[in-house]
Amino acid sequence: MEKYYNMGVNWEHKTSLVNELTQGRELARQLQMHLNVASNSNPSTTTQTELACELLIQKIIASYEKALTMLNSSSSAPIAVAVEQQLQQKPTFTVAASTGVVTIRMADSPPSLNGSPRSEDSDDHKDPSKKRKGLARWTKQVRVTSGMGLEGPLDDGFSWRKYGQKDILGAKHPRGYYRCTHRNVQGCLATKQVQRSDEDPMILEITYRGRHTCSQAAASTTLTSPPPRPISPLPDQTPEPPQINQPPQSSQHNMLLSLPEGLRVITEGLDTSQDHHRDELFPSFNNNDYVGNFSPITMPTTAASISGTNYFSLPSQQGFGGNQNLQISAATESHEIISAATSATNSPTVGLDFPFAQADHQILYPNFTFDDPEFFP
DNA sequence: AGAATTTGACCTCT
DNA sequence: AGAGGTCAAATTCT
Repeated sequence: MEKYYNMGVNWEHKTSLVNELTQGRELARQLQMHLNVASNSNPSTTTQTELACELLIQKIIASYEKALTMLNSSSSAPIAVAVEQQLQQKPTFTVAASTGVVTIRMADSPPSLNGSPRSEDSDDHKDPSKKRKGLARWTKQVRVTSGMGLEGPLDDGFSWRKYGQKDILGAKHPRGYYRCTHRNVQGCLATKQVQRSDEDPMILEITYRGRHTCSQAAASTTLTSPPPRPISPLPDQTPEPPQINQPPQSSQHNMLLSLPEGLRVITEGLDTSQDHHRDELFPSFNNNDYVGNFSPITMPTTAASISGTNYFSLPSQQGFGGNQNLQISAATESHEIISAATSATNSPTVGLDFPFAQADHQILYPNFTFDDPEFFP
């Protein structure tokens, strides 16, 4: 039994704590869903109060998550491990931003829970660098609208260096591989892949892996982390130039703030039923004017369990160049990724590495935690 | 000159 | 053997 004591905490006691926290979290999620539903029905009329409520809920959930994470991390007890698995499954998010609309799809790839074998594993395996095991991965699809005046490379607030490009089987466009510029100096293992969609050349699929551990990340986190910016004017050949180094503070900060106006994140399909943290992952910010267009999100197969929808919108400034209204919807299924990552199961728990989180975590979800220092300090 | 990108080779996994 | 991912020399850019 002693083995089950952790840091002086009794294993059973811990189990109770975990259960309580989990319950509290779920209740908060339910509340959030209700709120979302309401907002959903009237997106355009989202009030400040609703926003405030949303924010508070996000914080509450984040607190639960943090507490659970702390418990789990500090324990070696079996139960803690189980919970941890749930909580820490690495999620994969797919965000599709399109011309004004950003659709985010989230997927999870938890190795442990479902047994979703290896889609994700495969990634890890492929990664000879081997250190990437466990690295969170999320993908977003960004569609660039011709109208968007974004000229410039996509800037997500971090400095990326391209280290490779590959033609992918079945894909019309090559995939670009980028790693954090500070990798050598600071050992930051964050990487991302950018690939233009076959179906719609205007859509860029960006997959992030790992969190930034570099100073830039720290700065961004502290200040506000920059959300990956989905916009790229670019053409087909090179997926996209994600780089841009900027002083974390200024530009990154702005970026955050500069999320497209009317940025709205709709989470759907993210199951809440159990441990899914999707909610947490997708902060919802709402600001007024967004247009209320939400794109109906298709429910993915996996999303069967999905029940809620969340909206987030960030206040935006104009940093985006435009008038874009980005809508972000998160659904549990992203096929590509999901299939790969989450295919199996049921409980996609989201870990929390979510690009957006970076941007707002500070504002919206202060306590997202998990493994991403970058996003969740 | 130094940094970033390009691109073919190499590695790992299926 | 093929595919995806990374390495690293060569090349280009700033």
